[in-house]
Amino acid sequence: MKEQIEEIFRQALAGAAGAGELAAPADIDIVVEKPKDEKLGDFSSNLALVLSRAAQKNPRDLAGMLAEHIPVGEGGVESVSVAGPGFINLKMSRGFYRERLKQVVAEGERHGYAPAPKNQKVLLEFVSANPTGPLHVGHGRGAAVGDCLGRLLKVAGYDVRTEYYINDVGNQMNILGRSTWLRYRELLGRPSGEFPEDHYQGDYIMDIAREIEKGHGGDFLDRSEEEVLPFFRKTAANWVLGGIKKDLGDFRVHFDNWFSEQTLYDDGSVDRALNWLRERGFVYDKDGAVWLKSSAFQDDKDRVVVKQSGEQTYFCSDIAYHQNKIERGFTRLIDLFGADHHGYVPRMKAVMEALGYDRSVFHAILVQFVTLKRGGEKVQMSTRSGQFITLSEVVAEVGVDVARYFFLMRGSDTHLDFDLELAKAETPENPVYYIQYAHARICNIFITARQQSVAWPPAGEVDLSPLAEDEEFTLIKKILAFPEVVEKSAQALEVHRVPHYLHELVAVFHGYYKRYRVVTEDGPRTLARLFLLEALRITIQNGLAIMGISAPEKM
RNA sequence: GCGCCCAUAGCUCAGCUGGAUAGAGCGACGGUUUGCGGAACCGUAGGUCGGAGGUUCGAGUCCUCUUGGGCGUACCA
Repeated sequence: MKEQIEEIFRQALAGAAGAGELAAPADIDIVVEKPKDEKLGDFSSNLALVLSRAAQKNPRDLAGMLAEHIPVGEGGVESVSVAGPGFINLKMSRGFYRERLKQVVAEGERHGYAPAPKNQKVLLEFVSANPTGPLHVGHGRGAAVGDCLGRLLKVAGYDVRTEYYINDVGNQMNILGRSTWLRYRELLGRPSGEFPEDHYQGDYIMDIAREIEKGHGGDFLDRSEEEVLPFFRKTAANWVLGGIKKDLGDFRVHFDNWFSEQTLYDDGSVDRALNWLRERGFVYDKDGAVWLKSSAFQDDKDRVVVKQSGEQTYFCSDIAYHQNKIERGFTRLIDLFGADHHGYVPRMKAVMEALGYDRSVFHAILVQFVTLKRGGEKVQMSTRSGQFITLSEVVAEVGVDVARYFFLMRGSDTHLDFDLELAKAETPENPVYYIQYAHARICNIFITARQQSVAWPPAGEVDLSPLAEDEEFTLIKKILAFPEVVEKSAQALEVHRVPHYLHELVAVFHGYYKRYRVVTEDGPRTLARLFLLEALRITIQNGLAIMGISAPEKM
């Protein structure tokens, strides 16, 4: 739809230039938007304001001149006006909107999808939590935002793959293994002293130990720690990772790929990346360690990639990992980070440059913390003591739809208060139900229609001319705005725009529903209104699908 | 100290990459249904967009300074 409107303005510009009223302008981006006040028109362009300086003309005069070149009565244009400092406003005919509405229903599940695929292969990495314990609420937000962004980008025409990077290397894994080993010994009555404070305290460690005991009994008791640790590490990691996969699956988050950090060491990728950088002088030795010259690429300072101990840092394998992403053909890398990792962004951008790519290829999305509340009271959490609310607990309490909605409803770079009591409440305070209720309500109207023997869905073409109320056109316009919402939120990588849009959309509907009856004695009008509601229902369903939230027919 | 993020109605937040008179939900107050689900609808009150400059036709949005909060500033991941 937007393209059509832009074309109208482009023609006007060409017309004015052709008539010699204006120097033929250089390639210019035509910006079309909707006026704030519906009375001003349906579409508006600031074309004259933008051109006024170059044309050395007063923007209002310029606007008036351009407006002359817009053919009223053609292409759905009902009237043209100039307003304010020089906006050109278009009012479209009702026939134009009725036709557009038919298209929405014809598109069905594809309403909102980009008309053409974008030529971009995007790798979207998110969650990527260490497999050292269950996912907590903060991970849940990252999972919801990442998953939604993946769905959104696909709808917007990007070729997207989602990926979970498993940090299965490093000291944390050793501590996980050792924690399990110690619990195992406790379990069998052979504790080796106090359980260390810096080890994993959570109950799940004991569960893993119990699992091992069940399978192997006391087989490991009389063997040295060095000997058994690899087994405990691997078993614990697999157990934890299995739990993470299950929790994410239950949360409707499915990754296209699970990428193990270990494989980057196994196949020599890490060494290869390091050598490559060293040959180009971006890696050097100092103080017995190896450094990346990231300061040459706008990072605050150089970063250690190989410690004095000879051990590679996490950052080191991350270089190889991101190189690997590019080598797999991705042209755009999006990583979701917890807000506490924001300091990591400049060095990743530096890595991209050092590797010979444009720094803008890498894009980080920061996801701020979640404060869990219960009836206004903050729920205290502490990772160290193992006292934290897990994602699966939250999902079990409030349900997947609600949890996802709450995680998605705010811009990801603002702190989020997640109140469990509010989330559970089936009240107007709960926006999830507000939207889902609209969908259920529409479905119920369809049932009523069928009960009253209205042929629905209709066999042939529906005459939409009975649609005549202002509210009906407000609703149609809102429905037609959906593709643009998708496009813009994908472009801005801001998922919260989708729930906001749906809330607005559905608010228009609830008002309309209250005021007008759909199924009446007036057959043609009933059909036309049912048709309108079908377009609306499709839009709600598609919007909720982008969020991974169900569109119930009954509640 | 330096860097990043945030600051908009009593509360929680939008504000579409600089546009027209700054919006919504909740809370408060007052209303709405002999018909499709009241998990709904309508109305009222509520603002110097933290503050001060600047950029221009035009700033909540961009720049500088400043105040208050969050986070970071590892040879941890």
